[in-house]
Formats: sequence, structure tokens, C-alpha cells
Amino acid sequence: MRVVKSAEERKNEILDVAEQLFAEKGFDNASTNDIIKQIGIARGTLYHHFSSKEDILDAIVERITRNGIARARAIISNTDMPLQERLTGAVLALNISGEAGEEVFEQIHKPQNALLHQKMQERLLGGVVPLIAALIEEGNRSGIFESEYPAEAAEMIMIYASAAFDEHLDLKAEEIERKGRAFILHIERILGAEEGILREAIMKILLRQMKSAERKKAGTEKEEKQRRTHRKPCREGKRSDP
Amino acid sequence: MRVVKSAEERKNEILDVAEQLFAEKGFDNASTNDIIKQIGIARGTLYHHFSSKEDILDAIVERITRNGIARARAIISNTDMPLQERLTGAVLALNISGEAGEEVFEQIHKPQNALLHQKMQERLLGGVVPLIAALIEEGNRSGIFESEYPAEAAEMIMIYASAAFDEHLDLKAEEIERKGRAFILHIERILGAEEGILREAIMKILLRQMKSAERKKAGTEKEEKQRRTHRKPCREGKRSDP
DNA sequence: AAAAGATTGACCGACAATCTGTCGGTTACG
DNA sequence: CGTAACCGACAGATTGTCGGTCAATCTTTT
Repeated sequence: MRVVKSAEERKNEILDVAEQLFAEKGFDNASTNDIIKQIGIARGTLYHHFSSKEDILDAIVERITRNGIARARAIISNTDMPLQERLTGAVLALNISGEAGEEVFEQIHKPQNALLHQKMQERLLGGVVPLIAALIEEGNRSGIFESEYPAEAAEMIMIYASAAFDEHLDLKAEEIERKGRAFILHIERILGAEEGILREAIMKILLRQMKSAERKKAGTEKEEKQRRTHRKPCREGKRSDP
Repeated sequence: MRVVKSAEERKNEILDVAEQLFAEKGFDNASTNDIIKQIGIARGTLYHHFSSKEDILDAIVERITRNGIARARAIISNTDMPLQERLTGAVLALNISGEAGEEVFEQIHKPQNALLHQKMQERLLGGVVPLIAALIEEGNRSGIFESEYPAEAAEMIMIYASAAFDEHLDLKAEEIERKGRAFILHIERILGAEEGILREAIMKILLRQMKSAERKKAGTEKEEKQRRTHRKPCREGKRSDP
């Protein structure tokens, strides 16, 4: 019954389960017992790989944010695109964040997961704000922006972006759209850009994303349904392993 | 040995101790045992007045934010002052927030207290953003602002205000000042106000505050020292009422 | 109106059920 | 044969519950 795996493999296994569990029940409500039971390992094994429960959380945050930051960095350093699109693209890359952390992002904003939320925001801000600031300075030089405080402007933009759209859950589509338009306009004003310049950039990006989403739509449908029914395990405890 | 008090009295007593403890050690690290031991009541008594530990936290958040919101509301509705000063005054009223919650505010931003932080921010935003939005609309009508999205602008301002100055702890004075200047400039831009108009308003308010602080400096000196040494009670319990 | 009884709600403290992190020992792999 | 993954019992601590106590207040009775 004893299965030995490489440290890296087992670590990822733990992170996978923990991520799902934290997102499902919240960091406090999901116990380390839940984790080890679902994987089928012993208590000692968990603590052989991670020094504490919070250590696991940190690793999860690191894993999720790494992708988003890398994506943003890639977009920013792609000097083929015009500056406006690089800026808006980078900001979008962090929030929409498909694939991996989607389930986490859905549940992250509940009061339960305040810690997770804060840690992700911290890391996201620390990693991306400097890049955005550099971008703004570049815009200053090229004349499309006119910002006296690039670093602070970048911070303001990112903080708002990562905090304002938390309430998505109980917001209607039209409100979200209005909020998005307001956000773009305000960014333009903060950066001293010509009005409408970022709006255009964002439209281009979204169009591009919609097209690529269209392309791989077929395979997604089944997964969607499965995820919805899976929600809560319901029957817990009552272990009977002879 | 059994001391009976009115429910309200006892509740406040619990909140006082809990607030101090949460601020000192963080919500998770402070246990309900710490609370009841320091007050000298039994477990059952605590849970007679509050249904859970989190319920206590909610009550604390409510108590603290109530003051700040009331202060902001008072400033906003004081139509004797010019609009600019009411706006900046209201924003300042929430963050500086002297007296009551000061000790809490000092400790609130540590990763330990993510939950407290989030709950306070939520309540603060929900309570004040509508007021600020109304103020912006008033400014639109009187011609000093030109904002197409007053509600969203207010939200952006408040979110940034309550999140950006979290790192005060490890920031140098000059950085804070720079950040403050940038913040004001960015607000002016977001609201489409004439540049410098809010800067002036803030200077007036700060001057006024400094003066009033000067006035009651004499009586405060003793208290100040007392409070500093008071920090940790150290000797707990040991009540002897014959 | 005073005494006796009943009701209410603050208060108590033992207890169940968890949860986290530790530690000495075991087993598989290189 | 040593290192590192793995195990599971255990200590210590925490939250919330529950039946029961006690004092103050209201009601009834004499």
C-alpha cells in the first residue's frame, strides 16, 4: 500500500488537491486531514514535504501567480505590438486568467479566503507594477502618455483592477460593462492619454481572444457540466477501511 | 465569584478585550480562551453573547467603522465648506482615523489579519463610496468636476486609498509624501478637475488639523506616554472583589 | 402589601470533536 | 547501505455545545 514518488511529483499532487480544497471550502475550513485523506497519504508525509499548512498556501499562490505574471511579462516585452495594446493586454492577462486558477478565482473572493486573496494580490502587485510602470515611462517618451508619477499610476491601476472586479459574482452583465468602460476612461485620464486610445486597444485584444476561444470551444462543454455537479462531496467522515 | 452584568455591558467588555487581543496577536492566533481568561468569565458566557468567534470579529469591525463613516458623513454634509475640502476631508477622515482604532490600524495590515482587513475595507467602501459619488455629481453640476462615471470614480479613489497606504510600515517619509502627491494629482485627473484644486484643499485641512492638535497638546502628553507603556497589560485577571 | 412561587436570562465549566504539527520508526530506491 | 520518502500514534490546543446553577424580576397567593 505504500507508494513512493519523487518529491516534486508528490508535492504537486498535494498542491493540486489542496488548491481544489481551499477553493471549495476556504483555507480555514479545509483541513490537512481532508488533503491527506483525498490523496491517500499519511500525516507525516504531508509535513515531510511542507512545513506547515500556510506553507502549502504560499506554494499554491506562487504556482498560480507565476503563470499570470509570466503571461503579462511576455505581452509587455512583445515590442511588435503597439504600446497601448501591451498595456491593456498585460492588465487583462492577470484578471481573466483562464485555465489553471479559474476555480480558485471563482471562490477566492468569499470572506473565507481573505488570506489567499491578500497573498495573491500582494504577489501580483509586486511582480507586475514595476513592469507597468516601465511601460508608462516608455509611453511618456513616445508622447502618447503624460504621467508625472508612473510608478504610482501603475500601482493605482493594478490595485483597482485586482480589487474592483471582486464583486463580479452579484453584478449584472451591463454593470460589469459599464465598470469596464469607466475603468478604461479613468486609466486614460490618469496617464494623460488621448481619450479613446486604450478603448481601441482593448477592443482589438478582446476580439482576438474571442476568436481563439471560438476555435477550442468544442472540447470544453462536457467539462463544464462535470464541474458543476461535483461541487460538494456532501458525505464526509464515516471512514470504514478494514 | 459570579458577577452578573447587563448584556450590553458584558458584550462591550468582550469586544474591548477581543479587539485588543486581535490587534496584538492576530485573529487566528488570539484564542477565545485568551479572551475569557483575561476577562474572567467562563466559556459558556462568551458563547451566550456571541454565536462564534467570527461573530465577535464582525461586531468589532462594525464598532470601529461606524465612527469613521459617521465622521466622513458629517464632513460631507457640512455644506459650509467648499466642495473640494469636503471631498478630501471625507477621504482623510477614514484613513487617519485617530483615537479608537489606532492600535488596530497599526496591526491590521499584517498577513495575520487578512480577514479583519478585508471586512473593514468592505464595510468602509460600502458605506462611503455612495457619499463620495454624490459629492462628485455635485461637483459636476457646479462645474469644478467633469466626471462621466461618478460612482466608479468614487470606488476607484476609495479602493486605492484604503489599499495603497497599507505598506506605510516599511515606507520612508519622503516616499509617503510622494505617494500622497501622486494620489491627489490622479484624483484630480480622474475627476476632470483643474490641476491643483484638491492639493490646495488638502493643505487647508491639514493646517487646520495641525492647529487643533497644537491646541490640545498640553493635556495629551501624559496620556501619550501612558498609552505607550500600557501596550501590554502583562498582569491579567486576579480579580478580588469581596 | 408581604410572602411564596414561577420565569427569565446571565453565567458556569466539563466535554466532544477537531485540527495542527511532531517524532521515532519503517520501507523502498539508488 | 545510506538516504529520503513514508507512516501513524500522539501531544497540545482550539472551537462550540449542553445541561445545569444562580440571581433578579414578575406573578400569584394569602
